[in-house]
Amino acid sequence: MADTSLSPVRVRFAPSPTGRMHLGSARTALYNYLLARRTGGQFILRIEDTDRKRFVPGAEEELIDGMHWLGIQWDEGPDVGGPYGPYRQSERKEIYLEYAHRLVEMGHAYPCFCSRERLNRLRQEQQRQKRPPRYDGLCRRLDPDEAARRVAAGEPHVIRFKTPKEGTTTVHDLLRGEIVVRNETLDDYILVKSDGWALYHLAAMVDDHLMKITHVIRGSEWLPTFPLHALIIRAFGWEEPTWVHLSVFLKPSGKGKMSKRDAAQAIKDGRSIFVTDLRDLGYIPEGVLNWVVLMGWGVAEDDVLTLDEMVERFDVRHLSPSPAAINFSKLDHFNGKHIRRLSVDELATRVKPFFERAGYVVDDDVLRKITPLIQERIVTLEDAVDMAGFFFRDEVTPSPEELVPKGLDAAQALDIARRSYNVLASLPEITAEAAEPPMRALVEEMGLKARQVFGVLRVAVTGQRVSPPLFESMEVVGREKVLERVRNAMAMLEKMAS
RNA sequence: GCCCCCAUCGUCUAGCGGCCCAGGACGUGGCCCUCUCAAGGCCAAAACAGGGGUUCGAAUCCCCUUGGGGGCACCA
Repeated sequence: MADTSLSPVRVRFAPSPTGRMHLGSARTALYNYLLARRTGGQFILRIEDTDRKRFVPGAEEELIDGMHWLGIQWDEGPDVGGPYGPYRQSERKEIYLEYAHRLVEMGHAYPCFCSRERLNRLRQEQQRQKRPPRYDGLCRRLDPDEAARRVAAGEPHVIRFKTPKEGTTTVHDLLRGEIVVRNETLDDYILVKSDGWALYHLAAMVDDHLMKITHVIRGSEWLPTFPLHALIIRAFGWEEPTWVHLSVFLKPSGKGKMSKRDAAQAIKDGRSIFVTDLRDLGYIPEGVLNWVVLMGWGVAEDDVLTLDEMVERFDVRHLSPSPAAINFSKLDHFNGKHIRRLSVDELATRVKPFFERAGYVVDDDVLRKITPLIQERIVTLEDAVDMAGFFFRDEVTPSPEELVPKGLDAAQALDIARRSYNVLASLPEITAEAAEPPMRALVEEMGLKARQVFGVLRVAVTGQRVSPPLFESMEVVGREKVLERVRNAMAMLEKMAS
């Protein structure tokens, strides 16, 4: 196969604003974006909102927020415009109608006057007989002139595609090769509803043609109607785009695709499949992108990638057609990797809102100092709050039990605290460099383990058993507060020891 | 029920007829480093669903079985 990957493509991401933006959408958008960038083509955002009944307020905003946050930029779209607009299907109703009529004139479509009641009855009967539910073609057999008269008279109707009844239709998917279906298995799908709005099957094909889309990368839920789409395009005599049908995401267990309930369960577990949730949870776009891009695309080695590196290495032909189970622990891994790749300043500015959201007043100077301390020990930005929130508190409240290291008693802990206090108080300034050597000497002198002595201090100064490195932490906290906190700990230990 | 798609370690995947008694990553276990927690380094266990073909040779091509997934709306 010739390497067509470098000729510029025009691709689109065409979500319908009917719900929240989830991983599947993010990945579809990303793959489209990568192909566009890879080939120097254009990436178009098109909103498919022809079904006003399913309109969800705020869905489009969330989608755009999510895309912006991920850093997936589009060249043409409802907000930025472009030469092939409008990019919102609700603004293109007349266009679809015109093309639908053209299909009717060409004999590839016909008006259907059947009521929903009749259709429901038909379907029920077919299901009862365990036959595939399909339109029986009653109106297809109508005389075209009579049908036109009834339409002109204002009789309610839909427009159906006149699917060939014999032979087969062969379509080609880049990842799956040829797909051949018998035409008898296809239905006379509705193209335009009785309210005059086009359905996806017509609207998307018309838009893709008008917007000069060369490659359609979409979810595999479109596979069953893929032949229909090709038939529609062929009926118009248009050139078909290259089709790429992606796999679906399965729930973490690998058993079945993500359902609403699974999505809710993930949120309970502190995870989510929704991109704005991931953002609020403290995941960073680099991590999410890296995670998502690898679910359905394999890189042999060096799989920690930036968006630019993805563009460099992306090849549509190597996408995987098989379903992929969502694996959240891998998200943690990539997020941590990318957090560690951030510059200290960058990480500081990203982590700041999380401290503020937790109610802390953030001193930028302190923030700048603690960032390198937490960088390699947080998986999400939110983790920083638990790990380093104490830096922004005036007081720290260790639990008495935690003040006593395993294997020692309160009296011994008190002894450690007192002697540590003397060492630290003797220093004019508590820096990591100045404090560590004498403290190590104390450990030696007392014949204890470093972990025991430092453990008491850690809990006293940070209020936590787990913290950033002790001496660096004390340096940031500052001499006065360190001494004060050790004194407090001593008081607590005195009570316990007596 | 009918139609369509998919099938390599638990998971995501590399592999596109010989380089593979199958490579990487996550996770898991062990070791090292170590003031906690991490990070990092090293090591280990772990897969070609089954059966037929084609071929000198198959994880790679074909068929069947099994398993999984998707779809069957005046939703997208």
